[in-house]
Amino acid sequence: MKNQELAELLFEIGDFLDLGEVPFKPDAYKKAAIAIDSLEEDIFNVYKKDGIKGLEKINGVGKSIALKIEEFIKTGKIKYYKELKKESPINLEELKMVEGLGVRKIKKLWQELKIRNLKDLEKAIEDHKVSQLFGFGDKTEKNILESIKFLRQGQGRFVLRDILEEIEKVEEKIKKIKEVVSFSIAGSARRKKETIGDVDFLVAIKDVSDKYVVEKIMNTFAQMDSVVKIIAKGETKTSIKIKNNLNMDLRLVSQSSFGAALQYFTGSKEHNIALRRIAMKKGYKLNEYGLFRGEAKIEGEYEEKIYERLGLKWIPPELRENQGEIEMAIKNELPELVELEDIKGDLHCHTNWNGGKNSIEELAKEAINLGYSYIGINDHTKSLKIENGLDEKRIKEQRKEIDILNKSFKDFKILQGSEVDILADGSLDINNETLKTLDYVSISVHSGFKMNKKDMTKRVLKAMDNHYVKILNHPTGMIVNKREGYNIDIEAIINKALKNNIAIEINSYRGDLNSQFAKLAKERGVKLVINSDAHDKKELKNLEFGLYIARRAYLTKNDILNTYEKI
DNA sequence: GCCGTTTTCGGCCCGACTGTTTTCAGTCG
Repeated sequence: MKNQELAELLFEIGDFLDLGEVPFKPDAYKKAAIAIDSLEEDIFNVYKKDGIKGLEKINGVGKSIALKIEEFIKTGKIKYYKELKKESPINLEELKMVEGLGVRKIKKLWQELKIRNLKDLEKAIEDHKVSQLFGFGDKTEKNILESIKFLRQGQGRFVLRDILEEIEKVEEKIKKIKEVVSFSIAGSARRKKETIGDVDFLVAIKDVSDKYVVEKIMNTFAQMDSVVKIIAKGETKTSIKIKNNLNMDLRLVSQSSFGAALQYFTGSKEHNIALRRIAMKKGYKLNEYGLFRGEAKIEGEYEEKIYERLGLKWIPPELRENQGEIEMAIKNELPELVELEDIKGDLHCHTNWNGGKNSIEELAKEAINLGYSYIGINDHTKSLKIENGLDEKRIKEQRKEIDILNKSFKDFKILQGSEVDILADGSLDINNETLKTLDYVSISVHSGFKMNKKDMTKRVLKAMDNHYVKILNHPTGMIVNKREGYNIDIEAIINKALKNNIAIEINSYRGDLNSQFAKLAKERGVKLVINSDAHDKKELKNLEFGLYIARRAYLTKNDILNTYEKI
């Protein structure tokens, strides 16, 4: 699937057009790029099925862009992009990563100093040439240098799980201030995106004209122990950078605007633009302070009421990406998303029989604490030597231990599963005779990641044809923010899962399947299962991060295998 | 360049903060 590559190309065309200061055209390209990036179907397929006409059906794609997409499909390139790049041979992507640099400043740097990339920029700053440009100054130069330093460290986005603790610390500190009336996380963290660039907090007080209270809150935020840099500090917004290079923003509003601000700062940007268009059509104006008709504020304190007033059902933050959720909300067709309370058990956790930390009993007790009805022990099999995977004999021994333990529980059951290794030729490393004795069989790829797409797909499809298999674990091999997946035809896998009645895992630790593919799986009628992949009983609660992926994929209780009381 | 329950032409989201310059452009979300 080349959708992402194409989207990046179109987006960059938009950026280059920004340099030319042509109005609106850049946005058109960027809008089309975003639409293609979020497309579930392979763009090649769209074209194969319906040609140019099919392409033009994509939101934001008209005749001109459709032709460029056709060119990309046929030749892998877009000439127009090359021409633009030739005109200004700048590494825009790299330079735009620098905080404080937008296309205008980049253009100036190119025209005046022939700066094309980070390296050129660093050199120019060393020679103090940048601060002498009109519109630049000492501070800009210093900020750019700091940002480059940060970029060199290779940090960028964060996984919610890794920053939750820091988020909670802020929450605790701010909520303690007695004048704070409302507090919420906003931005991509509220939307529970797979990765998060920075964290937004929204705080409401009774009256923002109370300078003393404003100052107190902003100071509390900016003076936390973890802060390494104050990026901006004003009366409505303070931005900080904390220890691990994570940026955090705090926005302060009056309680009467809290709902409007929450809506606004939760985003996504695309969702908000679409919402504001609806407001405009209805004769309103929507901003972070409220919904207005003329000068009169109609709504502001409650987010739900703003949606309501615009003729929409309230939309869960996870869905706010302008990918159909608004239309669904208008028609009152939003799905009832799966909730954490719906989860009845975890079908992927590891014990000290292999690489896990805890005994079967310890895990079971923790699962009971979490309110589960069952837990599936899903230890590795013998091929995974590094994890001390189980062979047929040890699987049999483990069965005995589980049977004994099960006698001691009422209304709770330990299931014996197994994370059976898919070998390079697509066979499983445990014989059928043993697989038959398990409560369920799940399968995974743990080796040969470099295999080409055709072979990898064939390998997994073959494994899925073993009729004892009930679950396919982490189907793409990716680990969010860490590792790209192996090459595999995920559509073929989903189709096979449907045919053979196999559930596909959303692995909470890895973020695999991602929400885009999980949505596709649901649409095809495949069941999903949300698992923690815990190697420690403390990690069982990480299942919540998989749940967010499921919610972002529009999944309901019925789409998820482990919401059932019994499986 | 795209789009259309008032449009096939004339629109295209909006406000805060910084750094620079002396009234505002650029960046960011």
